[in-house]
Amino acid sequence: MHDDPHEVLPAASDDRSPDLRAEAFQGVRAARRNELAEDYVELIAELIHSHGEARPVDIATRMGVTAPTVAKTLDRLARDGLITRAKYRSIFLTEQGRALAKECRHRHEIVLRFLLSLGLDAETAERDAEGIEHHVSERTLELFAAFVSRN
Amino acid sequence: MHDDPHEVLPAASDDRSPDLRAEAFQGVRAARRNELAEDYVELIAELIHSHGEARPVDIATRMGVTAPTVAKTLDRLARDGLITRAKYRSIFLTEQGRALAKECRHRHEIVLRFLLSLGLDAETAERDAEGIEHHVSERTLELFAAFVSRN
DNA sequence: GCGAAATGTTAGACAAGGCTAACAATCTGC
DNA sequence: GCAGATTGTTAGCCTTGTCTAACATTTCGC
Ligand SMILES: [Mn+2]
Ligand SMILES: [Mn+2]
Ligand SMILES: [Mn+2]
Ligand SMILES: [Mn+2]
Repeated sequence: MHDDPHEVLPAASDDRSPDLRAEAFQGVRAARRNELAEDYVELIAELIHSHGEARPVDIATRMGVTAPTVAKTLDRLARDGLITRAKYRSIFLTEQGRALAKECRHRHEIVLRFLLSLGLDAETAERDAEGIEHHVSERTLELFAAFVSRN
Repeated sequence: MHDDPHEVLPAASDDRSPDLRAEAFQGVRAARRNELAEDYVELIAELIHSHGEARPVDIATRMGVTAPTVAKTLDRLARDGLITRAKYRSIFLTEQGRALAKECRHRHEIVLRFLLSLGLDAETAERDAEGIEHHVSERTLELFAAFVSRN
C-alpha cells in the first residue's frame, strides 16, 4: 500500500525520515518543558514593573490557578535559579530570570504584533500569542518581525 | 510606580483585566492537555495511510520516545475513546479518533504551508508547525489560510 | 493595638508523561 | 518448526503541575 506504483495521491506524500521527525517532536517536548517557567518569569517581570513587586496572590489571579500551585511552581523556579524568594515576602528575579523574562517579553511582543498585523482581534491575538510564543524558532521570529515592519 | 502621572512609557502599558488574562492562560493550559493526543492520532492516521497499519514501534520511532511510553499513552487514548487496541495487535482509530486526526492534519497543513509561504525553510517549518498547530484559534487559522492563498 | 481579613505555606492526593528493567509474544530465516 | 531477533507489555520509579484542606503570618480597619 505504501509504495504502490499506482499511488499518485498528491499530499500526504511526506514520509520524511522518521529520525528527523523524532527530532522535531523532541524539540517540541523540550519547548513544552519551559513554557510554564517562561510564563511565570514574564509575568513576574511585568508585575514588578507595573506594581513595584510581584506577589504570589497576583500571580495566582493572573495565571488562573490556586495559591498552592503558585507556591510550588515558585519553589521550582527558585531551585532552577530564576527567582529568589523568602517566606511571606515578594518575589525577585535573579539575573538569569531577568534575562529570560526579557527574552520572553520580546518574543511575546513580536508574536502578538504579528497576529495583530494579520488582522486578528486583540483578545484572540493575546490568547494565541500566549501559546504560540513558546514554539517559535529564532528564524520564524525574524520573519514575523519583518512582516510587522513592512505592514 | 504603576500610576505615576509622569509615566509616558509606550509599551508595557498593558495591565489589562487580570481575569481576561487568567482566561487566556486557562485556554492555553487546556490546549496543552490535548497536544499529545493530537500528535498521536495525527501520526496514527498517517501511518495507517502510508504503511497500512499503525504499530507501536513505528510510533515510538517517530515520536522519539520509548516503547513503554507509547504503550501507556495508547492506553490513555483508548480510555478516552480515540483508538481501539488489542494486545500485540496494531492500533485503530475510532470514529472520534479519525475526526480528530482529520482536524489536526488540516491544522498542521495550514500552519506548515503558512510558515513556508512566509519564507521559512522546510525543516524549521516542520518543527515550528508541530508546536504551533496546537495553539492556533479558528480565526487565526483562517487568516493563515487566506495568506497562503494570496501568496 | 487588636481582631478580622487577606495572604502565604504546608501536607498530601492525583493524573500525565517520561524512563528502565524484566518478561512475554510474535515473527523470521534457515 | 525452532532459535534468535523483534516487538510489545507490565511493573515500578520519578518529576511536573494541578487541586483541597488545614494552618500560619501579615496587613488593615477601626
Ligand atoms: Mn505563554
Ligand atoms: Mn507570554
Ligand atoms: Mn504537534
Ligand atoms: Mn502535527
